[in-house]
Amino acid sequence: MAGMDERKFRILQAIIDDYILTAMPVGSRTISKKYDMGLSSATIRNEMSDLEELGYLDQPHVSAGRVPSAKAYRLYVDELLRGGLIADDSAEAVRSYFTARSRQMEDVIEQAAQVLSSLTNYTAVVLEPGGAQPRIRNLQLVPVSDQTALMVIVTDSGVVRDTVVRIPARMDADTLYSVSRSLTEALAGCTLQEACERMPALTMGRDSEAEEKLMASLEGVLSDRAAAPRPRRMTVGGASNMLTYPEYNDMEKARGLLSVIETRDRLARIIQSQGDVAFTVRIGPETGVPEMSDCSIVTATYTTRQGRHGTLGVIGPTRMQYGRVLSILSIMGQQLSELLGPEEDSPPRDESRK
Amino acid sequence: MAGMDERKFRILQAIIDDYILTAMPVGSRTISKKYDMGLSSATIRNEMSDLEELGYLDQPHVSAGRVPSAKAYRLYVDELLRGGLIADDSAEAVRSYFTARSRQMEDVIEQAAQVLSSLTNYTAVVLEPGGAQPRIRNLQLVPVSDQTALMVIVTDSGVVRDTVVRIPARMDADTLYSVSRSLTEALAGCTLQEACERMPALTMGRDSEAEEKLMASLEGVLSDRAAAPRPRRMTVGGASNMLTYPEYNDMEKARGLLSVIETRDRLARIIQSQGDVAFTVRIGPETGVPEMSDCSIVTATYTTRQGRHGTLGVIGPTRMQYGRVLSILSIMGQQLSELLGPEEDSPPRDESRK
DNA sequence: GTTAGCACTCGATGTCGGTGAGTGCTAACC
DNA sequence: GGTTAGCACTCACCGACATCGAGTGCTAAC
Repeated sequence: MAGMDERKFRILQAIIDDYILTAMPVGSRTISKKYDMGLSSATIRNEMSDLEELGYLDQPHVSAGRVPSAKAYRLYVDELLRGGLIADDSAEAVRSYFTARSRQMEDVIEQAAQVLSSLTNYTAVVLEPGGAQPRIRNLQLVPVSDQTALMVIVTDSGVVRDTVVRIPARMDADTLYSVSRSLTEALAGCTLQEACERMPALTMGRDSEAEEKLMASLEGVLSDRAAAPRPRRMTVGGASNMLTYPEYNDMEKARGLLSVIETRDRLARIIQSQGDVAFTVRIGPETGVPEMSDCSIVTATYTTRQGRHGTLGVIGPTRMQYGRVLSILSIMGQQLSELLGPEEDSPPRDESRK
Repeated sequence: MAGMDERKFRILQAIIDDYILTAMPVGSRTISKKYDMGLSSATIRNEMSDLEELGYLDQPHVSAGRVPSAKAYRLYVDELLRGGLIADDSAEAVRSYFTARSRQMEDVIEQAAQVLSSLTNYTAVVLEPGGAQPRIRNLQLVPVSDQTALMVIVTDSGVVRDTVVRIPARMDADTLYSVSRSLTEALAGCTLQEACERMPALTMGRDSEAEEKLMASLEGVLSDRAAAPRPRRMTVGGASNMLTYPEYNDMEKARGLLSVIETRDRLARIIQSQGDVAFTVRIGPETGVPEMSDCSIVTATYTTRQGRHGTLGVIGPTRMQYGRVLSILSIMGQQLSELLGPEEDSPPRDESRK
């Protein structure tokens, strides 16, 4: 921050504010008039020249105004975060829009992305919490046909997983139930991996050949499941909002960006916040995605009852309304945590199919 | 079709073919040279003038070539459909790209949309078959905590539905199992509505108060479920492809279109093919969606083992490569039907969570 | 250190003639 | 009578050129 004094910083802030609003290069006259700093345009000019030398401003061409650089936004945002979030009138708006219709994870996520995008006018992404290794609480076999059964696994985080397994013919419901009971007893508290490891031992003790065959097929299914964890659900809202902003007037750029947003697994990896921080702000090149070199990504974390962390985020142009976005994200994060959080008297599942 | 002779039609076809390729107004000279009809440009000119009068051609301005109208595409497509689909070399391409990684409905749908969009370069939508009223085959209560249990319903189409229900305290697994068995016996073959209606009668006969309470809460859950059927899954691929086409150089138009595509329930209603026809082609205004007035929508139907109909479709500019799209859709429809069709030795579920 | 004044730069906008693709019409041709 | 060559006409597109104005950097005075 060498060479940066209080006044320069205030001028820089004014420039950024104006640019965020108008998307037009900002001139010295604009600053001295619209944001009354008690300085003439000439003085501002000198300061701007310094700021450019310091790398905070870019000049598209000599007779245009100046445009903040990524470095400038970085400074701006760091200051914003340091100073704590400004209380914003959007708190009420969020609360009134985001009324839980349902506590089903899928619905909540969907609605959150919707509200977030329409509140910010940017693109919103909401990512379901990634599970820690779930532990088995109950395992049950439900007959489906005479050749197949459904294996339902209830885990400690309330998530249910189910798979169809083949069963030896002529195995009736009661037998399936008794197998289920003994498996539940043996495997309760295990992770899927542990369960796989214990299966061989459990298989040994069976008295009928049919049961042994069943156990073998269960083991196969369990190890499949352990190897391929369910991908996290994710919803995107307001992708078309990006086309509103002049920075995406160029079709090629717009297409590139949208195509990244469309590629769900890629997007999930991008949006997933790393670490335990409350907020992440990645500006332009910091996103690490070439197609997003003039986007910023702001993410926040929410937490479910089981301590699992989900992510919600906003993708917008680098000249994003960071203040507003941060406060909306913070409020929505709270709301999500509350909704999915420790309300013991609500059903302890966070996911289901309708 | 009045005033339309064989030659006029051939010329119209040539114009449409050229316009589909180039997106540029087509002149009389182009037709007489590139598509050798053995006619001079002057003759073509006279015919084009007639075609314009008949409403098949539009002229952006006097010194530009002609552009096909929606009416022209309609004629063109009707002829295409009447003549049967031209065998296309894309059959092999489809088969090689679209290799089933999985038989899970969700995966299949996802992959189909992906392949369809990258094969056509348009936007692809694949809609899961809408269920007929599913009939209960098995109902099971799986303990989750001491206050809650999971109600798993297996239906005849193999779809599983599950919900958490509250249970009276101190009801052990065995009791839940016996309740499950008797419910399964009583309700097997019922639709959800029928099940709801029968519940009161079944509740009466219970001997303990706890069981009565349980039955009451089950009834509540069942009627919720019956009232709100699960929405059909749908996946969209290649939405950003639309930005490739010059007709969407106008940002406002592009945004409007993308925003329709983003609104999932609206899109689902649009894409859902009505009737039992194999193909639907809606051209421009025929879509009934203002934002899609210069799009065409082509859909095809596929059929699962249970005779349920799903839809797959393509959204592109009105100057779409109808021939190619129709043949790709037809092949993909077959593939989907095969994949989800009558293979009795595969697991009889068509959906699951990973 | 601040500011008024001024020359200078350069993108944006507007005007204008030239170019060429395309049309419509007429008259000649078969 | 249908087909075609020929020709005048239209009009979007393009490059050249002038103009305008927002904005800068520099200098000199306060």
